[in-house]
Amino acid sequence: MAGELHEVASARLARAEQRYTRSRRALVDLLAGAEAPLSLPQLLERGPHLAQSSAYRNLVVLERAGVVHRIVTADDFARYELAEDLTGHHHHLICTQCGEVRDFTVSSDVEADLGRALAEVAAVHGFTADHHRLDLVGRCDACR
Amino acid sequence: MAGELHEVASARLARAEQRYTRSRRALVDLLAGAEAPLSLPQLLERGPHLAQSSAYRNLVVLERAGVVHRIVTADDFARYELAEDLTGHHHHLICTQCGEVRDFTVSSDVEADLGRALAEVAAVHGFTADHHRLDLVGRCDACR
DNA sequence: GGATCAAGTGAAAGCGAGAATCACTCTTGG
DNA sequence: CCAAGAGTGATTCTCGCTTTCACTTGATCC
Repeated sequence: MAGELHEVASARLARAEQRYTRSRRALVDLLAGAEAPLSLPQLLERGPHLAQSSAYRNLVVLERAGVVHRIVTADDFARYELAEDLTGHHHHLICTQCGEVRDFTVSSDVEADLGRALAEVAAVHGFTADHHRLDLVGRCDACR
Repeated sequence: MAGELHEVASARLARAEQRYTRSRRALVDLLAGAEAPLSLPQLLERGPHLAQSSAYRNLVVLERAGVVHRIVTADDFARYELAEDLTGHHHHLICTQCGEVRDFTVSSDVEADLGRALAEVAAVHGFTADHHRLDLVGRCDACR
C-alpha cells in the first residue's frame, strides 16, 4: 500500500522528468501519515531534517507532477495533502479561527447529483472543469 | 435598489462602529457594478482616485462589517465581492490560467440536498458552519 | 572504480501582496 | 468656532514564499 504509493509518486515524477529523491519521498511520507492537510511549518516540525526552501520547491514539483495538492485557505499558510486520486475524493472543514483543515466526505448520491449539476454549469459557461472544491467554513470544535 | 444597498452597508458599518465614508461607498459601488469578483488592482483600475492602502484597509473594514466577502484563489490576488446576502447565494468558476472568477448557481434542489448533507457533516464533527464554498476549478473559455 | 555532468540541495537574499505607520485632513458634537 | 476622534494615503514594513548560487548527489559512460 505504502509501497504502491511510492511507486505511483515515482512514476508521476518520472513522467514530469523529475527524480523521486529522498526529501521528496520524505514529504510524501509525511503527507501520507498525516490525518489532515499540513502547512509548511507543520511539515518542517514533523521532518526536522527538511530545509524550508527545498520543501517549498519540492512541493511545487510534486504538485505539478500530480502527486500533491495545495489548498489555499484564508489562513496565512497554504496546506498540502496527497492528490485526491491517491486518497479518495473528499472535502474540507476549514476553521477560520485556528486555520486547521479537516477532511470529510458526503454520500455518493449527493456527490453524483453535484457532479451532474456542475458538469452542466461547466458546459453552459464553456468552462473546462479540472475539479470541484466543496468546503465548509466556520469554527472547529476546539475554537467554538 | 442601489439606494437600499447603501443603506444596508451604512447600517452594517454603524453596527461595527464605522462610518460609511466616500471611499468605502466607492468600493461598494464598484463591487455592485461589477459582473464578477474583483481583485485589488482591478478595483484601482476602475476607481483611479482610490489609494491602494486605503482600499485594502477599507476592504478589511467592509469585510468585518459583513458587507464585502473576500475570495482567496490560487491566484496572487484575493478577489472581493459583495456579501452573499446582498447578491444571492452563488458559487464560483475559477480559472487556474488567468485567475478570473465568474459566478454561477445550481438548482435549488441540488442546493437543498447539499445543505442537508453539510449540516449533518457539521453536526458529526462538532463544527459550527459559517457558510459553504463550492467552486469549480479549471480553465475558462478564453484560456482553454 | 573513476571521471563527468546534469539534477537536487539549502542557506541566504529577494520578491510582492497586503498590513502597519504617521502626519495630515475631514467630521462630528459641544 | 474648536477640540477630539475617525479616516486618508504616501511610505515603510512584514512575512509567506521564490529565487539564487555555490555545493553535493547520483546517474551514465568509460
